[in-house]
Order: sequence, then C-alpha cells, then structure tokens
Amino acid sequence: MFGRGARIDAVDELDRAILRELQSDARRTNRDVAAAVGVSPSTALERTRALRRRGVIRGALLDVDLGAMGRPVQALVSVRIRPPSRAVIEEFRDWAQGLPETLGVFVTTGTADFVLHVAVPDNDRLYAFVIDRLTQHTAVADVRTSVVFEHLRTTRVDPVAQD
Amino acid sequence: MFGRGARIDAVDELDRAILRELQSDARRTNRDVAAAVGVSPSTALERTRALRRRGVIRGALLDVDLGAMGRPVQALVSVRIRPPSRAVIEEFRDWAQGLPETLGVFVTTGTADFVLHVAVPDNDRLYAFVIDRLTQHTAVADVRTSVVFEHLRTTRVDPVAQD
DNA sequence: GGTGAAACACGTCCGAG
DNA sequence: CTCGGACGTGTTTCACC
Repeated sequence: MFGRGARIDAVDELDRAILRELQSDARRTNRDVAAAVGVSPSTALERTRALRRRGVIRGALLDVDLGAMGRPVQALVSVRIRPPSRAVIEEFRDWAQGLPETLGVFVTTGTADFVLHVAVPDNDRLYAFVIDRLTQHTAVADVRTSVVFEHLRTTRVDPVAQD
Repeated sequence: MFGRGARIDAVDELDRAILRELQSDARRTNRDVAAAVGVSPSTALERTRALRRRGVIRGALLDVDLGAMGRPVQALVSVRIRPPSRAVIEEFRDWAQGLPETLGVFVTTGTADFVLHVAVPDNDRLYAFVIDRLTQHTAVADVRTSVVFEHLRTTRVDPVAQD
C-alpha cells in the first residue's frame, strides 16, 4: 500500500526546509543544504538521517530523459480485470510492474482497476504492448489506451500538519 | 514536450551499467558506482557527467513518503476542457501543475484531455479539490475521479537501441 | 537538540598511457 | 577513452554547549 509511514513525530520547520532543499535536487550536498536552511552541517546531517529513519525520505530517484533512453512514446493504459479479487489484483499488479515498458502502476477505483503508465520506443510498440502483451494475461477483461503527449511531475510536496 | 534530448550518441554498455546503478539509488557515490561497474572513479565520473550533459540524466528526485507528509490519499482525476485549443490547454496545464495537491500532470489523448495525479490529506479534501478547486477553472468541462489505492513506480528504465 | 573542529572519505582535475 | 594520484571539498564523528 502507500507505506503511510506509521505515526510520524511531526515534521517541524527545519525538517520542512531541509525537505524543500532536497526536493529541488536530491543530490545537494549536506553542506549546501545546511547553509541554505541556516544550521551547521552536523545538524543538517542528523535531521536528514532522522527523516530517512522515520521513513519520510525513502530515497533518491534518478530522473532520466525517456526520449534519450529510446522510449519517447508514453501512454496511460486503463485495465479492467476479472475477477477483481485480491489474489488476481495482486498477481496482475506484480506482473504489470515487472514489464519492461512499465513506468508505474496505479491500483484504482472507478471504471478501471489499474492504470499503467508505460513508455515505449514508438506507436507500433505501444500497439503491440496492448494487443500482444496485455491481452496475453488471462485476467485482462478490458483495456483503454490514452497516449500521453506530455508528463509534468511536481518536484515539491509540501508536508501537511498531521491529524 | 518530452524533452527528447536531441539525437543521442548511443548509450553504450558502460553507460547502461552506470544508469542501472544510479537508478537503484541516485545518491550512490561515484566511487561505489565505479566499483560496481568495474572502472576507475575518474572514468565513471566522466561518463556520468557526459550523461548529464547529453540530457540522459536530468537530475535526482527525492522520494518522499506521502503518508508521512500528511497526504495519504491519492487520486487520478481525468479532466476534459473546453475548448481544447493550444492556448487553453497550456494555460490549464500550468495552472494545474501549480496546485499544491498536484503530484503530476498528464496531457493525453482519448476521452480526457488531462489526467491529474494528486495527493491530499483525506477524502474530504479530495472532494473539495474536485468540486471547489477544479470547477472554479472556467475551461473545465468534465471531471472524473478515481481514488488510487496504491501507486508503484518502476525505478529502472532500460535504454532501448536508437533508430 | 545544536555546534565546531578534527579525521576520514569523496569528487575533481590533470598528466600520462 | 581510461587510468592513477594529488589536491580541495564534503561527510562524519565526537566532545562540548
């Protein structure tokens, strides 16, 4: 599930400031971050480690250019599966997650049980992914594909006060 | 658009290996990466810099726990806008991208012009986002909301041969 | 908690192959 | 293109506040 990080012992102003800095670039040096938020490097280091220990920071992801990786075509593929039982959902989820075309898997409510975010080299491969790969899974009952012209990601999540 | 990184001068085996290592953790030290792929630190450093210069590596994103940030409820919100002209699309895209609830914006084909990936503290705030915030924008013609139970991201994009 | 200083590790540059 | 080594910067620990 979300990994809702258990009950968190409040993220204070200093933590928020550190998170802001690291969200702008996860490779900022600890010295930089410390200077930007106005504390000593040792303090910034201890806070950052604590955020990691508490699970607020889960890691640092490399942001790669999908076009440069030879996969300029993105799509959102809505999938309905049958039956939508736990066993089938979890099996399909893990299977879809492991496909090389897959960037992400959303497990959803609504008309679709899953929305797959995929990136492929061209339209032919997108079509092949949908009609060959997906339909080869016996649980797939329905598929709707939307091509993604553009995908913007927010690089800044502001913490909201707990409870 | 995608930022398809101009024509790339082929990502060779060493580049691929470096990308694999960094995708597992964007904060791996250069020395670590060098040891893992079997070259000297100076070679690994030069390769990594070249990947950055060529736009293959765009940066490093902090992976935060949305639950720990006080925003455990995620949704995909499909939005149809009217008229779907360039000016209106770009204006809506930038507006949506700037909302604090927004994690990402997909510009798509199909029944929806946009799919917004959002994270909020609870269901009430999700409802408020849809019926207060979104409908306040005059271009919004239709909205469909799917709650996201789970979102898995792939942390590994394999490069595909170019052309 | 927060801090500065010292010990250590790392990123970086460069001359050479 | 790759390498090793020298040098400056960053990280980490720890005794003190």
